[in-house]
Amino acid sequence: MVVEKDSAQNQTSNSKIVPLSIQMQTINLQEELNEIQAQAVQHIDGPVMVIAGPGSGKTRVLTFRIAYMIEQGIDAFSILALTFTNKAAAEMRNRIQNLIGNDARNVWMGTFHSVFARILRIECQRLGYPSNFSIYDTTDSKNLIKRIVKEEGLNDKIYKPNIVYNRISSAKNSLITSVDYNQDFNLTAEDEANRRPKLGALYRTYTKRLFEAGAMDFDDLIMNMYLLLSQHPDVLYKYQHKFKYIMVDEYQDTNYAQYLIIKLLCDVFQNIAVVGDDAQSIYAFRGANIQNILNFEKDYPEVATFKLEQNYRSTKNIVKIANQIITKNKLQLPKEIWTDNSDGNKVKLIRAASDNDEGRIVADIIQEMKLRNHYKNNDFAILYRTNAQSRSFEEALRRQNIPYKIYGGLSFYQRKEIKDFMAYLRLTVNHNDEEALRRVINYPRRGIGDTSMNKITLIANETGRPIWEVISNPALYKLTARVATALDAFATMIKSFRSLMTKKDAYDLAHHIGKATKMFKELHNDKSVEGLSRYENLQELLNSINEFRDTNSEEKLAGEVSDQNNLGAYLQQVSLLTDTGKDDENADTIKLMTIHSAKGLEFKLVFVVGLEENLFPSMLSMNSREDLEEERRLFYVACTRAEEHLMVSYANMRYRYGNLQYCEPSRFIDEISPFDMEAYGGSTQKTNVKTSWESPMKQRFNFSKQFKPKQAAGNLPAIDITDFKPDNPATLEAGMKVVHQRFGKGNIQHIEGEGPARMATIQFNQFGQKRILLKYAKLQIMQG
DNA sequence: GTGGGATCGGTTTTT
DNA sequence: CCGATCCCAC
Repeated sequence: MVVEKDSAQNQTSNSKIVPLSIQMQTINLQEELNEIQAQAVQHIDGPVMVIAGPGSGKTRVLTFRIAYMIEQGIDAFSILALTFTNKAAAEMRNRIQNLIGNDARNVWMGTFHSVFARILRIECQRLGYPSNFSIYDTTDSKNLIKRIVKEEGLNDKIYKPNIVYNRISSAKNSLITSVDYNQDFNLTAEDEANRRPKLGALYRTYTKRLFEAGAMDFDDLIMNMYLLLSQHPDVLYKYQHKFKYIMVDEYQDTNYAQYLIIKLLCDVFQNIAVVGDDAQSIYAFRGANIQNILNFEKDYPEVATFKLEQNYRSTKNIVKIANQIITKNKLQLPKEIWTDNSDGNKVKLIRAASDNDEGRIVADIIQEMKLRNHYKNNDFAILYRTNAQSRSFEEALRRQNIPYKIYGGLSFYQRKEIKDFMAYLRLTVNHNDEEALRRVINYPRRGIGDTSMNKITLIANETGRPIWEVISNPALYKLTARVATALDAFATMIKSFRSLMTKKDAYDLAHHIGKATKMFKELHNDKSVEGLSRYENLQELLNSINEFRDTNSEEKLAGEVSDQNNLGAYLQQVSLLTDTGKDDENADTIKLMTIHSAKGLEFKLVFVVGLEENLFPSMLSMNSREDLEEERRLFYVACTRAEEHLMVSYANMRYRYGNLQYCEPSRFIDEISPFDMEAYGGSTQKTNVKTSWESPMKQRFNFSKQFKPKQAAGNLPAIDITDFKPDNPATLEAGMKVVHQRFGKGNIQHIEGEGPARMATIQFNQFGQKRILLKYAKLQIMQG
């Protein structure tokens, strides 16, 4: 057993006598931080929890804390700082570097996934994985699931890849391995009840296939890290003693597996500092467990808790609105966010007739604000619930020649040409990477189509050999001469790339691969607009590989290949990136993004758009009170991004799959006191809404009709989902007279279904009979 | 094995 | 509306 040499070994864990680092500058904490922040920074030993409201200087505390620790002589190598996004990690590293210089480089800092991947590369042989394991992204995983479902002859309408993937993912997040899963009576019974009895078997096959391909999916990086630590005491010992100080950002977003790993790692020294805000927990859908932060004090009774409640970001009006929303939630740690900033402007409510109208109004307001307040484009952000909503804003901004940048959506690394090229790189490093292999074996065309691949898969399954084996030895199997030659050429080519790995660095090899596979040529020959942009994207990727090579090559070894700048190193770094990371900080653009990706950012003026029932809150995540509360936290996060102006908007009509649909203003609008809001922009005049109709003869008729936007902020409260618990069926019954926000007075005729799925058939005086899903309904019972 | 036309289905957030 | 998939003709 090799325990890594620990340079801080001579120190006891709380000795701060001998500073190891040269003090570049002395940090004056009193000058830089408020009292509570300074306390949190200086409390280094033992468990610490910092509850940090929005705009309260959370990142500031974290960075100063690390800088302070290093100045106190703690070895940077023994500090582990975990974040959730690459952006947060990069920003923190930057800021610490500014504070203390190059010592910052030695802190282990990164996302959970990237830090664990780095450790797994070193240790994963213990689990039987090769150290050059591939990382499957969501698309790869879903493709694999789709293929397994097909191979097993199951109905792909029942076993939809999304459902299967999510089920497996949440199992992994709860540290349930495929073996555990199949032995767990509750889970299998649940699957039986959902008419998906084969899920356990699918999970087993999926795990097996990943293992054979030498690949891990995102969740495996976490689960395998846990398995590694819990099954190998020597490895656990090594990292427990390596990471004497552990810090976790956005702790409210940790899932069960991450929680346990942290618990294991900090078990010896108990120097664990978590920073977060339960009110900003918005990742339950990927397993985040808000209880982790709510229960932190129970897990670590000696914890020192600091609450950062002063907001330095937003005006009083914005803080007030945010508080109004979040206090509707029952599940939270008690705290009160306040600010010393000025009152600022009232929150504006924008009413639009349609989504296009919404886009137009927002663009108009941006123009106006730029002129009136001398705002720059960088000061604006448009935040929405779903990526699909960006369209109308893009169109409107483009029409007005306002530069904008969209974050998220189809990320750079998701594009077909990039995925194809990356597949070649992955296949070069790991020949067993099945997803990569299937992606490129017939691209560019080399005469190995589906028929041949099906045959090869069959052979592989029958002989029990990996697909790569079959492909690289086609002569051994019954294949036509033509296919055998093509396969042989392909395998030889990939092998030649592999042998070049020690001779060429990442960029040179990638360039060689692009040429040898004829991918460059293929894309270059496509002269269409999309083809051109595909070619440019590939060039962009190569540029970034070039950049990687340059930053990771040691100067004296220029031109040499090392473990730092070869293809394997590049892939390791890049497979966990979801965006180019190359956002031009200098470019003056309006930012468009989902609320989820806006966490941690701030803008002078924020538009929170698309506030319509079933869209925000989303109808797909409204099955319990907890779900509604998470949507509410999402709205809270959105509002607290704003510094000076906050504008919320909704449209009464929205295009969905090409059809114009009616939308109700969101209940969140009703949750803001009307006195704290003022109508703004867009006016309430009639607007033309374009629509179209396709005749049975496939003729399309476009016409526009006039539409007057409906006023929001009705007085009817949305019915709380808690009322629909099966054990509390009262509240609404057939025979009752009710008032509906939109349809007016009516009689409930009958109610069907249970829980949140309850539907009421109501006869309305003006609008006739309607069926209404009660969990969304804004209804009031009429007395008498 | 390839390419074009018809048909069907899906509606969320991310490492 | 958009992408995946199926079917059919070459």
